[in-house]
Amino acid sequence: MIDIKKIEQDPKKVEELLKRKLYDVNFDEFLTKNNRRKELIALVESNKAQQNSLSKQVPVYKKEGKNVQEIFDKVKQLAQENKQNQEELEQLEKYCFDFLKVLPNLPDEDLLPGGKENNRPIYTYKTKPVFNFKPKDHVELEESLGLIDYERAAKISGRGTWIYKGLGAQLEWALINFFISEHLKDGYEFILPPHLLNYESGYTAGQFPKFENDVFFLKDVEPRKFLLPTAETALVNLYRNEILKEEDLPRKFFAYTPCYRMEAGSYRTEERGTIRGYQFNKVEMVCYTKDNESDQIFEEMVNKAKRLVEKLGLHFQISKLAAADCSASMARTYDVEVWIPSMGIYKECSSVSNARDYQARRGMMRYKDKDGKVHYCHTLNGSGLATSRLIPAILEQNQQEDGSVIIPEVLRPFMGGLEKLSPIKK
RNA sequence: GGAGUAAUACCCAAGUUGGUGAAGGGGCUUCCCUGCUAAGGAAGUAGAUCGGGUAACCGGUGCGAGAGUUCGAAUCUCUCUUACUCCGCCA
Repeated sequence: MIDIKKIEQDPKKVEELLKRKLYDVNFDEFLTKNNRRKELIALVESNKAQQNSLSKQVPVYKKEGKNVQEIFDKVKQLAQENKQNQEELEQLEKYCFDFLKVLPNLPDEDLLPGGKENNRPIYTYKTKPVFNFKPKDHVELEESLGLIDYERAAKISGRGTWIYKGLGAQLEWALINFFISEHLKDGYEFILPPHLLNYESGYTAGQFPKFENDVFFLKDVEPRKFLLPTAETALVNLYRNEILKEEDLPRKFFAYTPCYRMEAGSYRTEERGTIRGYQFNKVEMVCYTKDNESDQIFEEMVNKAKRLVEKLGLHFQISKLAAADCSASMARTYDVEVWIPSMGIYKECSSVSNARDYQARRGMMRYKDKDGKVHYCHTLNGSGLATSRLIPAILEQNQQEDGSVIIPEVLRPFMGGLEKLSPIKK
């Protein structure tokens, strides 16, 4: 939620910033209604104050033997007079709230405006691998090495899914365990959250109401529940409606969960294999910070994501996203993108974002400073990391002429010391 | 899934509608006494949110959430949520 005061103070500035996110909005009507809303609050409340003070006279009147009916009538009359204003106020509150809750977050001022085309790589690790043989693509390798079974996944579930099997499952699990051990070393707290969340959680994260169609809702369950599209949705709700102490911040968490996504209509032929699916595994970091230290934690999280991919020895880049490519809730986002040789592009395997106070306002996540003043927290999230694009990158970047694949050293302790994946006989 | 009980401030807890912004206790803070691995005494300790004001302050809401009855609700009614107990069912 954008701070309404920012809109009241400088609506043109907010309009301009949102335009950088390619979001067109004009606040004229909103501001008119918002002014009327405030006017009505004053009217309705002063009427209520009169009613209250009259009601307080009742026991006094009774004690003095005066006629109480007089007060009843007056209060009733005041209530009657208040009714119309109250109704108008309710409508305006709904209008203003509905208006505000769909607005995306303001982008940081240093971001380039516009979409993807204005993303800028700011860091590159290693160079594109060169093969002196004809390299296979990730789907071929997964099949020849016997790591993933797409056909049986289609049978038991449907398209857009896969089965990790044997060493494939071990490799997947090794990645997850490697990430977990690194986050533990950095002092992040491990969380295994429920995968089924309530509507408020989706609202606070900023996924709802706009992106209700992107997640799986449970049918016929009341109150509504959905499968989390990322562990961020769970973690960023941990402190919903709470007030933390200043000294408790920053709080740093990570969670492993599968991520469940509709990915409606997004199937393209180049996104084969595990590049995009209805369910993928991800370890996610989320931090809660004071409102003046989120930039510092953002750097920390980007570095953590960066270090993980570096330790895997993969060629990748980090991109600073343009305003409109950051997701709706976020003020800034850096993507860590790993090189997939067969696709000839870099694919996101981590996305680190600073939501500033946007989610904290939606979910009333606050902290009290030493003077007793209450502030909104800042929330940040970042993948650390998603596996479903790392395995293609590892397989393709590390493949050898004989069809085998070298396992990154950091994963070997989690795979019983295995150094290499070899083709299976058909 | 069924039945019952409950939900009050940092914690425990009183409170079936009239001066209750909510008794009491613990804890915490400050002070006093005691010359001591203790104990005693005094005072203070709702917060949050919204509107108005430069501000001290004023007003609305507020006792799990929402709606209702009433001049007035923590207190009555309804719906929901959560916790506990019992029963059933069961990977």
